[in-house]
Amino acid sequence: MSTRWLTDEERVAWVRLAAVVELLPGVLDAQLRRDSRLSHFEYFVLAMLSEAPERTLRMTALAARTNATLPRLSHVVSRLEDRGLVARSPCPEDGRATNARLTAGGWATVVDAAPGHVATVRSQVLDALDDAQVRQLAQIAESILGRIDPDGVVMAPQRDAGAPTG
Amino acid sequence: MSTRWLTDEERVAWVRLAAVVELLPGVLDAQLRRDSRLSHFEYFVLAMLSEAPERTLRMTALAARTNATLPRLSHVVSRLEDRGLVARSPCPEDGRATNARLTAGGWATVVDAAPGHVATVRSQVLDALDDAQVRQLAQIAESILGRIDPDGVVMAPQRDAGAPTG
DNA sequence: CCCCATTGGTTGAAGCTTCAAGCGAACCCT
DNA sequence: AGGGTTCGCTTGAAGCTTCAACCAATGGGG
Repeated sequence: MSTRWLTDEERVAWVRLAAVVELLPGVLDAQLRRDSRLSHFEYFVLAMLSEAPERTLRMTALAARTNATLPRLSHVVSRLEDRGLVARSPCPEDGRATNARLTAGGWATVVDAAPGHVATVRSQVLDALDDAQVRQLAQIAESILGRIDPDGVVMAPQRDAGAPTG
Repeated sequence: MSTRWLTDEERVAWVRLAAVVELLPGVLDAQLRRDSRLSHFEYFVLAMLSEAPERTLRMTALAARTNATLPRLSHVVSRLEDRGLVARSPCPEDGRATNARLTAGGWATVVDAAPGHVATVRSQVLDALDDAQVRQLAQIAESILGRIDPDGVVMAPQRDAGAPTG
């Protein structure tokens, strides 16, 4: 089958999107590490817990929300546990499962980190766009997610109030 | 200073963009690993070399184009060298510098990998958008890059023909 | 019940990235 | 020349992710 190459317009759009995808994680990570001693992934884990009922989630559910493999999450939660930000306990309803719960210290850490993170998202992304572009971006990203995440695994239901996810 | 939180529209746009940024690298990586035994980063290194004059670039220039740190690039090039895809040689003009050159085998590898990669980009991203959205995306991504990459380090000049970068 | 497959999670090793040092070449100033 | 600084790159160790193996608990037939 012969390859259908990209048109000029497609190529420009793709090269730029690829650059954003390549650079943005580093920007977010750097700010959080600098200001809060947290990797972006660690922050995200804490943020997801902060939004969950009881600030508690089963490992599997937390892995789905953070798009992590179970081994990766297990290691990270172990380190967060060592730092006193998260506590593990066996799940009462299912003996196989483990619940991860945000501790008071973990909550304080997220609350402390959130404003700086949101400020970064604002200054590095949203403030670069006008209102129309923000709406366009929402549409475009939704379309792409329809392809790369058809089951909406990462866009899982977010109930309850809590610290902003960023 | 009090935090300016996100409006509903901003939050939707950001959550979706964040999801794309989180998922897209894995999608690209998985296809290349599966079909070409190459990580996305390795592919990108080979692609950048394939587009350079003489298919050769100094390590520093290659690091800039791939947004890699020098240590990271050095390790990766060592492994690509072990696989016979890239060759290192001292730079004649500057005794401190090292040139990385794509070998015949490396060229063949990129040429072989490119169609599948482009097909993935198409099916997972571009085909999800209409023409207007492609143009909007180019604009939006450019605006964001203006913040996160003001000096255009990653968008370095691309001269010469070669295998598509993806 | 008992067997067996599946689910939920942890663990340790291997691989890649990051970080801190280090080294030689080039540049600059006198 | 000659001494100090910067540049370009490599190296080895440490840290995080991935992978394969493993274990315990659950659930579904005979």
